[in-house]
Amino acid sequence: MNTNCAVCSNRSSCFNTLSINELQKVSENKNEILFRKGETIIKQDASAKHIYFIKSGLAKVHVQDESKNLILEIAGKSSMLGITVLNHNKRYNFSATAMENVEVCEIDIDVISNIITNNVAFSSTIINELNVSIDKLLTKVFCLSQKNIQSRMAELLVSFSDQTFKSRSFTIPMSRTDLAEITSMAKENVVRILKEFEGQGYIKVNGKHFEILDYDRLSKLC
Amino acid sequence: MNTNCAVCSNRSSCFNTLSINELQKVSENKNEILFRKGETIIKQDASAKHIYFIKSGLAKVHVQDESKNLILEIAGKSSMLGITVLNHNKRYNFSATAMENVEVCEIDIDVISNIITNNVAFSSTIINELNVSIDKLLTKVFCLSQKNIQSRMAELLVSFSDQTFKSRSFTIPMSRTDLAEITSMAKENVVRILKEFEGQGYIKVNGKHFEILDYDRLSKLC
DNA sequence: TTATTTTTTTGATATATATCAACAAATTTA
DNA sequence: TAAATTTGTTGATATATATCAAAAAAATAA
Repeated sequence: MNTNCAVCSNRSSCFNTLSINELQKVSENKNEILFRKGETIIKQDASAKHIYFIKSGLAKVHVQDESKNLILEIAGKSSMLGITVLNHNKRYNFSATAMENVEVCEIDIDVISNIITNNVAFSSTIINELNVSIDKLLTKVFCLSQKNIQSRMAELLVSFSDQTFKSRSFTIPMSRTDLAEITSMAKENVVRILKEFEGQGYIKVNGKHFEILDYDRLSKLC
Repeated sequence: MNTNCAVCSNRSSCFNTLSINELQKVSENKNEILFRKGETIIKQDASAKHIYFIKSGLAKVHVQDESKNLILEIAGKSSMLGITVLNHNKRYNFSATAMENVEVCEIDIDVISNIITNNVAFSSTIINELNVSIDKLLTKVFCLSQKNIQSRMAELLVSFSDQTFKSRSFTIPMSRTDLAEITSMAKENVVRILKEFEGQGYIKVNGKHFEILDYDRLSKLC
């Protein structure tokens, strides 16, 4: 069950920069785990001991306080979770929860930190990954603070189509409340806006199954 | 006017990890520039040729589109601007504008990239810096999307007191519109909330001069 | 299967926040 | 200095969005 990283076809491209010895070290310090729907992969404020690599399934990445919850991202295959705490935080500054069955590789954070301090090509790819995250966060913070709820919902549907599901037709493993927590709106408004978009002929909705009918006009709303 | 980085007492702690040769290389590929109030230091979407290190003065870091502007951060002494595009973007994904006279070191991005691919201790400090930025962005995105305008304004005043000015009493080099663009609210509401806080005895405001009178109760609003 | 719980949907209403308009104050320009 | 422009302030109003409540539908448990 515990594939050697050296021969793993699923691994992150980051790992292409590792030596045989380093891959061996990672292999020896990783676990493959199946998280079931609803299970917590990473808990905000818990001490950061691992980074996680998603092999299959979708997980929500979210930040919480006592009463509020904001979903930052739906992470899928090939996502690395936890690198944003490297060299900085001792605790995770976000949570990750499985939205369906999710297979992950759990890797010791010390092993990764150690490779970073020795392998300059690897740390360079980590810098790249972090900057991709920052880029997404910049888009997110601008979108959430400056755009109206229609525009935010349109943007979400387009990103589902382009990135998450890579298809104009998809089934989401999440509730209306989840959609509300991604777009930072009331769940009742999720229902109303989806209905509005359906009325305009932009999309077709059937429970959790979505179809993008007019991608261009939907994009224009963003 | 062009101090050698090897002997510069202002330099970022990141540069402590550089060799004599690397410091020499940086020195040869940097400019010291004085930006005057209102001048653009970094323009969003412009091709990324430099990173900037602030030696003195305050600059706003902001993201824009045709009609909206969101200020992410007030960057001061010792801030590095532009490292979030390393290894990833060819263009800046934010703007930076001087709010008062700002002295900066402008360093060739290629020189920095080159050091990153050779000096593992330096890239480790960059990873740390990036993760500090991500941490701030996570706080920002949660605050802007989940908290009301009173809470956002309280948080801003506390951060001015704790981080930006490191004093309970400070004079801000920015307009009410700037405050509105940091907290993502209408400028009229900035005026109203400041007045409300003054009425509650939390702060004292005189034009651009602020005094925090009841830090604890102000903090509780956040 | 029926019963129970959870999620989704709808309409009515409340509320937070933005916008508008007009004026005052401060700053800049002539 | 006065004139012009920008910035700050206030109150009235509009609007976007959230909340509440109740019913319908779907999922889960008995």
